Amino acid sequence: MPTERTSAGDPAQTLRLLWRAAEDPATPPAPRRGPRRALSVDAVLAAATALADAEGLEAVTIRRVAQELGVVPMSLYTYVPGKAELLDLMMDAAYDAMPRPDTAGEPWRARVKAIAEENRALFEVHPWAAEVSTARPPLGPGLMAKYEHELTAFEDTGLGDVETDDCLTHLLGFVQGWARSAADTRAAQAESAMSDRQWWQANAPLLEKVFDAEKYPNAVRVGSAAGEAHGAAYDADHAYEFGLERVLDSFEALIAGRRRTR
Amino acid sequence: MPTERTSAGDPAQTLRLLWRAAEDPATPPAPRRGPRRALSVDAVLAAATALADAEGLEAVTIRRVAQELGVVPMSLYTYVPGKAELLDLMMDAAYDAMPRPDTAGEPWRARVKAIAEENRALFEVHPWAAEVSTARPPLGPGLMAKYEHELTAFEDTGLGDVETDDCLTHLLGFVQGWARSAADTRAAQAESAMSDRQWWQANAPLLEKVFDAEKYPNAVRVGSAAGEAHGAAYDADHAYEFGLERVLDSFEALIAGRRRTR
DNA sequence: CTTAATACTGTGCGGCGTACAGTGTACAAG
DNA sequence: CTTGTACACTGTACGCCGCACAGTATTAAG
Repeated sequence: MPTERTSAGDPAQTLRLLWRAAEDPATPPAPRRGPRRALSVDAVLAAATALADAEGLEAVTIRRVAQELGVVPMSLYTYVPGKAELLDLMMDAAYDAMPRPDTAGEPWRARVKAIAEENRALFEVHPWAAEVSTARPPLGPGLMAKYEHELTAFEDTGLGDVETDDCLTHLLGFVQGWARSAADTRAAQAESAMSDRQWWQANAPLLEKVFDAEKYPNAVRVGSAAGEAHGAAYDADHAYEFGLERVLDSFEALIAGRRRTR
Repeated sequence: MPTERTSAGDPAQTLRLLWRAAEDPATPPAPRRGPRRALSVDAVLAAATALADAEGLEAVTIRRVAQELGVVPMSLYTYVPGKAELLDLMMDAAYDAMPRPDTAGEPWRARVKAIAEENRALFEVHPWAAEVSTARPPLGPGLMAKYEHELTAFEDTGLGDVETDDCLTHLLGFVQGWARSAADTRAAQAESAMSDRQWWQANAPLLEKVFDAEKYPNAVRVGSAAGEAHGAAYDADHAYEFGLERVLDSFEALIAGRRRTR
């Protein structure tokens, strides 16, 4: 599995699990034979998420989650069909838990910016979520509530439904891409036990021989200027702020264009 | 290894390998004792890249590359210190092989758009490259040539060095993020043997119960509008064109602002 | 009490990167 | 021409992974 991906499991089972809390209360669960269940889907989900938060997504193995729950690995398969479905549950639960402050009345730019901030916060609380591809999203209550909420930020912009979806996709793509870069930078630092600054300094002697200012004049000039400006080759906070302003500016141009031709 | 990452190996060894072709010709390689080398770094690199192109990055294992070369796995370690260093070589070689057409004389927007297209082409030739995090880039001749080339697209925009680097980072982040989404969508289709359209249709009966237009009015309306417009929930080509125009528009606004305050 | 459904457990498969300890080869020194 | 040594190359082994499968224990239904 090169990249973790949602909706990689059996769709029917996944949907049943995702919407398990919304089951018809008129049909109480039939009494089951066999031993009492020692755990629950939510317990497995909580343990897996806690593990991912603390040690990253690669620590979330069936064996390890079972260990956290004091249970033998294969037991988990009575709660969850497999690892793919567990990941869907984790993502949808994370979406569901996101705060959705009401920004009605504020101008669209502030509302859209708030959406970006909420997603940034998601990736700060659950850094592992940034690594998960949601090309096919987990179609659970969390995603639906999130999508519904985020769309309202584009109300009264004059954009059509399709353009609104395009803009939201673009915005969320930016935030997730940024979160991945930021997480990768942190991970590289942790693994090499070297900060970005230290790493560049450690490599400096070797690089000097190779970063020929005659051969690469722009690269050497711009690279060192950027490095000095941020104190590192890549400053995540700066990249976020710069990128978000660019995204918002581009929406502004789009909205202005639509209003003009309306 | 959750995400593949460049520059995860020993920096000194990595740099020596990356710049191996640029070694001082005044010091010819000392004659070596022992058996003649059956392969070469470039042969290993070529085999690994061919494998990644054909079967994806997760097919690139030491065992498998060795098998392709008709050699036992451990032999590769005499050419390359480990898998991390091999990945750096692959990325830098891919950068090095990118065409760098001269767009001097064209307006900046066309030049910057060409940079995006070149990177899109990179990810089409080597889809695996999109999965690789370059938070710490492979500091080889390929990256240097690419960076130098890409910076020239921003000449005469009036942007400062730091802003130019910010813009380039933002642009490349967009293209790579898009390439990942596109690749993930393709991978999901291949793995489930279901197109996006088929997948949504297969899930439709279950989704109808759950996509409550009263509870999620905007989501249901916008989601179905977007789905109908593109014939799928996610249309990669459309997302690329829409996103690229947004990125270029935002650069236009930034450049106009800088010119005004200059 | 018997039957059957369910929960849980133990073992095993084929894969991964690579540490480590060999073995065989070819050049340099004597 | 012999010997020492640097080097290329090989085989084995370790601890991980998801999970298929077969078996056992527990409970409720008939």
